[in-house]
Amino acid sequence: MTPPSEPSPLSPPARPALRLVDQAPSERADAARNRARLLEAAAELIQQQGAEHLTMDAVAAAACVGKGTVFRRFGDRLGLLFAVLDQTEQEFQQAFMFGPPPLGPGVDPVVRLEAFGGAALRQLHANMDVYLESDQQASARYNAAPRRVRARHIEVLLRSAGVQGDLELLAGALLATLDPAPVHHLLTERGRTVDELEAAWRDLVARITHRC
Amino acid sequence: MTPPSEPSPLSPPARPALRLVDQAPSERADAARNRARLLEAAAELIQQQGAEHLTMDAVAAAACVGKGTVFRRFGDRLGLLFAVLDQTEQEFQQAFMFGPPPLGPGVDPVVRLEAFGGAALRQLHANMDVYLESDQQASARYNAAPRRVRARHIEVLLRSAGVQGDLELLAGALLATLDPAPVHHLLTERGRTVDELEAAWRDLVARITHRC
DNA sequence: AGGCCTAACGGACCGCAGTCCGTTTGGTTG
DNA sequence: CAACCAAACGGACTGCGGTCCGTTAGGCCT
Repeated sequence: MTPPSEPSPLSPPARPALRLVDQAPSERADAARNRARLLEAAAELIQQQGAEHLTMDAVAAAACVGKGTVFRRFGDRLGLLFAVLDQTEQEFQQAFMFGPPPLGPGVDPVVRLEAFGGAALRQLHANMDVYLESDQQASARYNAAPRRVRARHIEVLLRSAGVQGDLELLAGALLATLDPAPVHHLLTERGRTVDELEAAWRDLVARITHRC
Repeated sequence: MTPPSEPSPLSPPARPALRLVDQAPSERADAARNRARLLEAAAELIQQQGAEHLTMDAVAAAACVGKGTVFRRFGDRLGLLFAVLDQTEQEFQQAFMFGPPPLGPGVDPVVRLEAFGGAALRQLHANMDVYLESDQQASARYNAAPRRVRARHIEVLLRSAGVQGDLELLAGALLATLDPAPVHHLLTERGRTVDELEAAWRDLVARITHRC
């Protein structure tokens, strides 16, 4: 189980990510101290041994805190990794929402979109091991035979439709749309229907294949 | 660890997925029998209790086989789930490669692309729990605050660029392109560079935002 | 049929994520 | 300052994924 619904003991500042007005239910002093200790210990251990070798016991020990406390604070391993990433992420959010152009407001949105992708890619590249660790089984998924077959199929169709460009990457973008995770999310938590998704797929195909 | 490189004891028929000419290294009789038993047991258990409650011990016990054998055959839990999915997947592959239109050859590739997405979505919908189980942490990823912020940002930019359509889904398609898993895969296993990915991002942005 | 060699087997074992519950303590109230 | 209580703590405990290595038995060769 990952964090419970919402009235959980988690998250007050556990996943701040945009808490401008802090109407905080306030955190007890020892709790706050331990959160800081744990985040510091986790960051330290990640830098030393890589995110993939981070264990909850090790973080607890390094922070001189009981294991239960780690789980109380962050819910699970994923929550801890997210919390570690959160700091960087917040700076990025500031930059693209309120910072200077081309990332921030003040120029053509298409320019900002382009800049956004570049910045996100570079940030990802710099912390890849932590991001990957919070997105496990990735390589298995991407090397799975069925996925390769589908990707190749789409690529071939794009080519024979006369589409120009980096077809492998375009095929990847289309295929990502059909992944279990996003589809399930949209169906169950965003109230979408399969028909809507199919319509969106056709729209995306049209945009990518239409010669302008 | 998931399955080793290639000359592993896995995969001969473990992930057949398109082994037309079976130059099989051939599998010993007991091995083949156990594979069949295990797949049957796994399917049975999944149907009874859902894929999320499937444990390797339970599969081993139900198949009257040692636990080590399960891991020898399928590498890890993910491998077992893939193997269970493989059967359905193969039928789908046959359909879109060699079957009748609109999925199979014989019509305009754009039509086939459209049909492909629809079919994939429906297949996914039917076996969602197994697919999700082989793609864990999905919901955590999709509910994470940073992702929501990015998605919303992109959506807003698309809107102010005057793009028409289902902006939430278009934003999702763009965002999927920046996920850790595919980016890492492309950088490390497909020999792409960050610059290439950035160029591809710009191309995709252009296709999606250009009014035709 | 007998013997050999290697692939396959099986289950004890290990490490880690996550839970449970008895104990401690910050903070608040009278 | 004392008493009280909810929040926080901590570490023993559980369950499961994955490994290891001594044992078993297919299949081939003579």
